[in-house]
Amino acid sequence: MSGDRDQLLESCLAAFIQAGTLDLSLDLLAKKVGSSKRMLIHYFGSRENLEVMVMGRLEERLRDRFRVGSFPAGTPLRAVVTALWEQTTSLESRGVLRLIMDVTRRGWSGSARAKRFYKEQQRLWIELLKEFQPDPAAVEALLQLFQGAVLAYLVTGNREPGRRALVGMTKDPPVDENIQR
Amino acid sequence: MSGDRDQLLESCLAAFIQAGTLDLSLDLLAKKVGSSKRMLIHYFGSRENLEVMVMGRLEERLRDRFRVGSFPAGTPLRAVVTALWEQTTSLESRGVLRLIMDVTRRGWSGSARAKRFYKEQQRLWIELLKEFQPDPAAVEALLQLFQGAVLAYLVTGNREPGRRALVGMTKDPPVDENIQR
DNA sequence: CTGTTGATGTACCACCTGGTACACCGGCCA
DNA sequence: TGGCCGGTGTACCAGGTGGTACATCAACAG
Repeated sequence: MSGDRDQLLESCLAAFIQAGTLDLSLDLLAKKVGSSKRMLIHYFGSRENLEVMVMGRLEERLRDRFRVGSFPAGTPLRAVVTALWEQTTSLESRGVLRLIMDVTRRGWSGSARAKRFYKEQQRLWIELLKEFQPDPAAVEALLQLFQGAVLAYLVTGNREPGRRALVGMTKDPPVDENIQR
Repeated sequence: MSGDRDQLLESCLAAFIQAGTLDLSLDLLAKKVGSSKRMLIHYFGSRENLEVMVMGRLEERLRDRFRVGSFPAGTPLRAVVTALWEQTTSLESRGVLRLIMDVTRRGWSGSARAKRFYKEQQRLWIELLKEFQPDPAAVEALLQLFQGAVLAYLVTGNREPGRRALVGMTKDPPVDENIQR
């Protein structure tokens, strides 16, 4: 039955999130989820496959969390962005954030799967932000700033510089204050 | 004699740069630099110490490369930033860039040494940029954008989005009357 | 009842990791 | 000459890695 496997997958994702990285040995992972390396291999075939499935599950979860419609239409861009910032840098999100950055690193280290993950995240955010900022170039820039801010936050633990920069960038709608959707 | 050690350290740094990460086993590293694990331990005492020394050496090298005075006073901010971007994302710099990001990751994974490295890099860039952008908040934001752009560039290999965003952020000098800080 | 099937534990494997023990060798000093 | 001393190779170690072989056990089908 695949229910067992599904539940196990969920536990694994939770363990990876808690660890903030995919670099967790099967033995350790098994201990964390109350199973055994034997069973992990049994259900997922190989470590690589397990990683792929975990990434997929994480992708789903993020897709649910950041789907278009999370914010009411007409919300000012600044409010959307600061809300996203608060949520992203909340203490409970630190694990997911680190895990995502870990996958991102695998992306620039060559993993095709990880690259796809990254691109999908980008797409998701663009999809979300373009509802509140019609200028694609501005969205693109905002996204990069957000990523840089996350990076700085992760290392320093300080949310303020990121917030300041994001607020600064969304201060005035660059051309007109009329937001239509 | 410490000359041997110094030369070996240089070779190690080169190997780490080529690998784009510090996660290189002593055996592999030894092969790359034409030595042996035995000798690496002999000269550096332990792997950890070797890593620390490599980080130090990398820090020195970056300090030389990005010291204040790299650009003539009065250069427009946009020119400075785009020049830095071209240089940073050039193909030859990819290894260093990845290595730096690897160290950064160690920073957010808890390594105190790596955190210091990150902060020193920040300081360096602030020192450099504040000559061309007197507003500290703007420098802070610019730096975060730069980091995010680097991240996106590393994963996608595309330099253009980063360049566009950086140019956009340095478009009109904020001395204009319509932007108040 | 018997046979098959899937879940599970234990023991094991080869390989890689940082690091060490020890022997050897060449050059330098007395 | 002799002896010491730093550089070096080889073999080795314990611990960890992903993964497998095999046996066991329960449930379910015939």
